[in-house]
Amino acid sequence: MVESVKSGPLPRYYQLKEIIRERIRSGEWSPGSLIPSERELCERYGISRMTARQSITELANEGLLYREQGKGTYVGRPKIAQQLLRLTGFTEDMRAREQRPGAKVLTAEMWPADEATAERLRIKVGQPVYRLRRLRLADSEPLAVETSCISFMGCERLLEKDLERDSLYGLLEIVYDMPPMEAEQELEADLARDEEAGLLEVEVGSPILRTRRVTATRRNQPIEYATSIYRGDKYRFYTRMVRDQR
Amino acid sequence: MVESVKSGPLPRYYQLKEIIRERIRSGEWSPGSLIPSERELCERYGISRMTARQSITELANEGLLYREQGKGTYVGRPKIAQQLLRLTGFTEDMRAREQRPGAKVLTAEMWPADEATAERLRIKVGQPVYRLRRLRLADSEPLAVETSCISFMGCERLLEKDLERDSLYGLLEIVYDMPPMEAEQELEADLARDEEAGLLEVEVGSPILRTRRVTATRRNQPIEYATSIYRGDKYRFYTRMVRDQR
DNA sequence: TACCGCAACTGGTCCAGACAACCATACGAC
DNA sequence: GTCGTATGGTTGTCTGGACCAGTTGCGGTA
Repeated sequence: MVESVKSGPLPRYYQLKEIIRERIRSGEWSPGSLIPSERELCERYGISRMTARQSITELANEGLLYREQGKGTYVGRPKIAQQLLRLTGFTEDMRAREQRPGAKVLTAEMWPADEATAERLRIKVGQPVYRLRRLRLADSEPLAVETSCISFMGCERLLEKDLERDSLYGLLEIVYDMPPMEAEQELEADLARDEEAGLLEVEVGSPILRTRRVTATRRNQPIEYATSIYRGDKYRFYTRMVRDQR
Repeated sequence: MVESVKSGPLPRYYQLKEIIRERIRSGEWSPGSLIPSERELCERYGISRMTARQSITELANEGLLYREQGKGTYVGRPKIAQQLLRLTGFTEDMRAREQRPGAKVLTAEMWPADEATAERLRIKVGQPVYRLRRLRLADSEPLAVETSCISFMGCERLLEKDLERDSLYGLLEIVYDMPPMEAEQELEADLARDEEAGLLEVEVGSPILRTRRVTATRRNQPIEYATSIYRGDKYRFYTRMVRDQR
């Protein structure tokens, strides 16, 4: 059985990406092994070399493949960060870690933006934003406290939603067609204060990871400013860094 | 004055990248503004559209530009993470933060790899690696304790180097031609223990950020496994995440 | 045997052009 | 005035070549 790459709603380079991904997932092409050369791939799937190169380039940027000039293209060794580096909300993050996500809504309201929030969302101080504060659970245990401020035309409709059951990022993407596309995040180590310690069920003074995140949708429009704290003993953050090319 | 793009040792797409970078750095093209269309750029610099597209695509991946189909390509808003996300050693990291880096060597020795180190560097347990433990300073104040284990053919020559003055990553790149190309890192919040607290000049039980990093050079060959602790009150980690395309 | 150079591969760069998808605007019909 | 449509701009996808640069193995030569 040979998959083939056809013209249609999905671009050819994307179809080839999926085929390569599947070969790797299935183990047919194992980590460290050489994949077919670019010229071989174009011939096999009836596409031009530039198109095949686009597929390989994007997968290499994701860390799934790496190239060596003069030798060939290899399957990368699996990275812990690979599944955890993508921009996701808490729900997807927990699933990638093979834990069961949960949420308890602490507050959900329209709330006048303070200075820090207004600056990051590029709105005026005092403009109402949808503010959601949730205790986040992993396998039914408290893991984090997450405070999201959302600002877009009609965001007050979020008040009607059940955010204990639904994923905020899922709603944004599917219901409101404002998919989170990019985020900038900062992390620092801190100690749990009184109220935070109570919610996370740890002692006051326990280590916590504090994060601040600005999330943008298409057109580089910021829609969310989220601050979270994570239990230091139960959460690790993974990342991958690359050197500038050339 | 018009820069021009010529054939030569540097590829044309790279020359155009640098020209665009310079336009942005100088403020000639300001954040949020539209840059010339792809067709205009190829004509102006005498290159083909595919080549111009490669320049723009790479700059967009770095977050410096963003595209909107049907409208054009825009200059991205400056991101804190932009300068801090690249794979760098402590020295470069501090310079990007506009702080003066410093180092005090605690130990520098050949050391038999323990299990965790051997697995990450893909060598045998007990194989000697160059192990460097340094107190890292920012503006002459203690900021971090960094322990690097380096493994490559001839790494024992590092014993002769002065690692209080020189940057480890600088040496690896320039002297040994093994530039760090990619790293995978994990971060967690913890509390300073006895010895650590003393070195960092903080109280026992103060918050610290603990990191573990595996650094690879070309050919995806791991060369460094580094564990560090940073003072929680003086160090923030910045990162940027993007949604999968399509 | 030891070395060198060539040939046959690999990925890296580049071209000129084509059509599709999408977006803004202007213009006409209703 | 409002709604569709035409139009000319943008980026997105794709072709089928071309040559360059790095790697490897093979065969011939010293």
